[in-house]
Amino acid sequence: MVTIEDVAREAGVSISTVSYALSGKRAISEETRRRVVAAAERLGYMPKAAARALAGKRTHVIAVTTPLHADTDHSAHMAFAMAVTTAAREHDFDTLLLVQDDELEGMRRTAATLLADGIVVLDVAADDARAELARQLRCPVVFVGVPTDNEGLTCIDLDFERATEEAVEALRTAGHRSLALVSQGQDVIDRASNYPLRIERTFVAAAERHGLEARIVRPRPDTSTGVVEALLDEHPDVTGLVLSTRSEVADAVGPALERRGLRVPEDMSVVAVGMTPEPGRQPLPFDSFPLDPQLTCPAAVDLLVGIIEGRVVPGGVQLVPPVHQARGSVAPVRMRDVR
Amino acid sequence: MVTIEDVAREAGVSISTVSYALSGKRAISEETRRRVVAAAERLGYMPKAAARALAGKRTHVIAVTTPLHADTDHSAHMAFAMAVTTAAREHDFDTLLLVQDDELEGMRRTAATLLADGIVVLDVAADDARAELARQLRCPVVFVGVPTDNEGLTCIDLDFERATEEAVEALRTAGHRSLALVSQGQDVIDRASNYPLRIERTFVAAAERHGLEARIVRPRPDTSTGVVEALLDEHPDVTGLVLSTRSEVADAVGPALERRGLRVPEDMSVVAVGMTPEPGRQPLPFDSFPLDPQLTCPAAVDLLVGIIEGRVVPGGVQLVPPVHQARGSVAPVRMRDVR
DNA sequence: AACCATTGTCGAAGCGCTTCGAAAGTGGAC
DNA sequence: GTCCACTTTCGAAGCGCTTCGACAATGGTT
Repeated sequence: MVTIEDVAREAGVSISTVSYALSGKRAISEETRRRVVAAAERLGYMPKAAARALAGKRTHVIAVTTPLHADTDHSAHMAFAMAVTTAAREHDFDTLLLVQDDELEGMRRTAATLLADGIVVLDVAADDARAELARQLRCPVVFVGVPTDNEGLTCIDLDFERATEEAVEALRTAGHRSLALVSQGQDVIDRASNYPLRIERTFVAAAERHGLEARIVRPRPDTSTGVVEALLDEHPDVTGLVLSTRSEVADAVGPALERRGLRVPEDMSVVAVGMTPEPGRQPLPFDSFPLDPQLTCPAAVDLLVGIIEGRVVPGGVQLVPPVHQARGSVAPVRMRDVR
Repeated sequence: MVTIEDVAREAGVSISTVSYALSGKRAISEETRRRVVAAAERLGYMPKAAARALAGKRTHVIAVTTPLHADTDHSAHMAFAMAVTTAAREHDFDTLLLVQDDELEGMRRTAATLLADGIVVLDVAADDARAELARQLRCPVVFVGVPTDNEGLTCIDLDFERATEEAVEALRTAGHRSLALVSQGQDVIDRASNYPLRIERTFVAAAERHGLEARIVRPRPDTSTGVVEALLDEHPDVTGLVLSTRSEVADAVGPALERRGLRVPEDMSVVAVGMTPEPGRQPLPFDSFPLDPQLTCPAAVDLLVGIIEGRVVPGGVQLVPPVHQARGSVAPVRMRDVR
């Protein structure tokens, strides 16, 4: 195991010179620096994480907590965790994974043992217990998502309100007057991330503001296709669909429409809002304002690292503007046979 | 920040006594131990990870590497990573997440900087570059999956051969004579985990051994339902289906059968092999020999921790016997109208 | 009474690195 | 030649913990 001392000897300089040459924290003559770097490479030197952390008071590790409910989709979780991990590497940080019942205790342990320099909180619920904990911990924490009580927290999230408004606006502009939002199941609304509720509220408000008809349906946890069928049965006049739901339900929309001879976009315009694309699956064939991990996670990590390094003042909610992905699923409304 | 020294002072003993009392590595009188524990609790003491690692030469962290191909299902990855993380916690280890292009460099870095005490390798490909790397690293590594060249490696995996044989046997016993395996797409076969190929080979061999007719279909990457339709068109005599495929394709099997009036299990018996259940989604309504992370990951972590602690000798491939989950999708063959 | 083994505790030496203060060297201004 | 400011390098003090060897106290043997 090659240590800094070996490098110092090899380069014919002192230990501290090696440290400064490699970290660049003090001026070292160009020639010496080169000798040190060469020696380090020759020996394959890499500073031991533990020693570096102990002396430097920085572990270069961030923790990620993501509670994995039985009824949430792991695919999205992984996409977020991955995005954070990848972003962290850009800053030369590694990522510790905190999951399940370990969320709270894990955060506490991580902070107390100085295992990590900071924590990224994923899959934030409206009344997330981690919010209160984060306030107590003397450890930088960034939330990807916005808990209801976010006083004193640092949060970053997609601007769901704006995404929803733009979705409604797109449909309205195309002449649609009767819209429906396919939302999440009651269980998710109750417990999980609070954005589905934010979307619902914004949807209703935006529709009302423009004098549009708007209804909301929530699929039951166990059914997927049923909800769309039921909606179309009950309200055959709907010509614009906003989707903010589980991917299974979204997947079922196309077939359900097809089954009753409705084409997209000729007979039905569809826009998805806040849905996370799933790598490895077909992307939804609909216009979308996706909740892409790439939108929030790298920014969250930047923030966290900034706080860790003292460059950034913690606190505040930051909303990322939505990105519109056109897929040709919105078209001007036109008459159609209602059956 | 409370240190061991604070605890020592509070308990009125020396630093080393605190260390021994808390670790139990040397005999400490019951009374002293109690005093130390009380003091530690009173102060909320937790040993700093870095100091512990530096002095103790053990970080209590394991790394998990899982390459995330664009075309693989993240859900399964997350399930495995989670299973490892949870199992690691049982041993008082935390988990570092290594992903993407960082797989190899990450492993190297982790080993060289002693960031982690060991590494769990997930989603193992047949010719996995991490195999060679693992042999070079002076760091305990356990593979969940079996690379073709596994010389000198420690591997653990589901016994796919046996699972496949049992699946075929179940169908054969029920009188089925014409079977089909719905396998993975060519791309997955080529590149990803090698088990789909192992399943295909075993399927053919087992069928041959019993004089059964056997065919294999591989869905194209972009189509899901098509493959089953095509199969049934071409071979209407098939009465037993073995599924070892993407979940989308598996999901499409039921509807496809339904569409041609075939009921499970009356008209078609179905068994899934090596498919990972996805939390949050409906489980497949078929008899199954699942590739459950719970089958392999906890065992892999046990192994790894054993190696780290010197209790276990590394090396060898360990196959976990499959577990049969009955869901009533296998029934005796019977005549049916072929259309 | 002298001896030994056992038990419980302590002191101190590191683990490998960062960082502070100081020393040594250099060159220009006076 | 002296002084100062600057650059470059070094030595040493920790960071908070584990662990080894030593020491003191105890009690049983001879």
